[in-house]
Amino acid sequence: MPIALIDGNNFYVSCERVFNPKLEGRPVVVLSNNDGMAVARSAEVKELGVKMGTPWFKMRDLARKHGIVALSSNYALYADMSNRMMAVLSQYSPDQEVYSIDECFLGLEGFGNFDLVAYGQAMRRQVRQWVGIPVCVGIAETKTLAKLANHCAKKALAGTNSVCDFGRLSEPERSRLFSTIEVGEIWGVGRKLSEQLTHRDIATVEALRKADAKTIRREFSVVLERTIAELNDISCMELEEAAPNKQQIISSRSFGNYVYDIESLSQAVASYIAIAAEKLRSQASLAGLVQVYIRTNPHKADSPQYQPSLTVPLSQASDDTLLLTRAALWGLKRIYRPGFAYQKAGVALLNFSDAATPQMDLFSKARDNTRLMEVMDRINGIWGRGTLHSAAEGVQQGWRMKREKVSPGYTTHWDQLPLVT
DNA sequence: CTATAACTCTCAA
DNA sequence: CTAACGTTGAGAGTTATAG
Repeated sequence: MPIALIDGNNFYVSCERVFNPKLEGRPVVVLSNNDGMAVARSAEVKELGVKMGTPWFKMRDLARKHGIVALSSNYALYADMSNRMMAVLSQYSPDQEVYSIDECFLGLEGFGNFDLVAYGQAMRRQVRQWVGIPVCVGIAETKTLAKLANHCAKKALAGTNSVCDFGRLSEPERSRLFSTIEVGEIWGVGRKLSEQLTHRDIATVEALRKADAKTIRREFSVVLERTIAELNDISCMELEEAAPNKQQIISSRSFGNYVYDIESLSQAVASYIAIAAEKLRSQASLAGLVQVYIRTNPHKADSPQYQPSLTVPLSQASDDTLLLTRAALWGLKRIYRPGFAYQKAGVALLNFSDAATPQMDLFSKARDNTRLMEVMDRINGIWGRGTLHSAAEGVQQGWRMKREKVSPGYTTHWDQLPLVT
């Protein structure tokens, strides 16, 4: 069965351009949380040689020289645009896996007699017209190959024009094309693996495709063995249409400025617990463990480093924000040491069980806050996260992250819509 | 010793 | 003027621990 992988071109930048057409044709980057580093670059910025993950302060001079526009990330906007894009694409197949904010797989079972390249072009046109986002389409027999075909479509390899169907390539054509692509481009082959494979003279997609799967399994892993199968048109990865419940929920953030006192850390930890616990309740799970960690800036090698973490077991699994907060703050108090410049804190909820069948604690004296949590979730659902929160989260919140260049909430706030005057 | 828990490493977007 | 470098999740493999 053919599989299509549709991926937005520098998605965050494209979202910003939909609402601010002046950005069209100009070099634009979108920065990570805290305005830290580049997480999306327009073609013009890539042209200037700016790599993914470049810290903003390191490209400042280049930005001034070439008039690069830098924007803080506006996830509310991107999530909204993503939903619209996915809705349009879902019309092209009954089988859709939303793989990430900017890409999805479509199962094309029974489409064998179609002109798939024309079908891909139709998707592109409609997403562009209805949502405003440019996308590329890769089509092949397996997910791994569809990802690779998408890469070829983006780079305009093998004479493709934003849509690439490997089904059209003869075996010699494939062989020739794959010989020109580095192994590192393959889905699942990251920095480490590329390096090791290249050392063993497996430097291209073609070389890995032809490598002996059993040997690779022995010397590397099952995962890479599966990748080889997928490169040879043998599908090992199902289309996962319904996202399974999470097995862990993490919430962490870097601070806008260094934090030294336990009061600020406590407020931050309480806030992160509130975010994580809300997600936990939305999937009807209970957490049995709460992990807290704090961290100094690892990039600042000359200042004292400290990155402790602690996992706190609960006597009874829970989804109660207040109870989880107490556990996390108890842990924080144990790992906190004064005199360090903390840059980041985080929490994780672990060891999940089903909220429908809780394992009760015979001696528990914890009060039941189920109704309170329901009310809190409803209020925050209507009026926005943080409308109703625990006192532990604090009020001043001087530790909050920086977002100095955010675009307006074009799709979520009436009062932020730019008016034509 | 075995089974499992806990932790570490790698990868992805 | 200086300092300024993301977040979330999964899975495999390894090590520690309990019974």
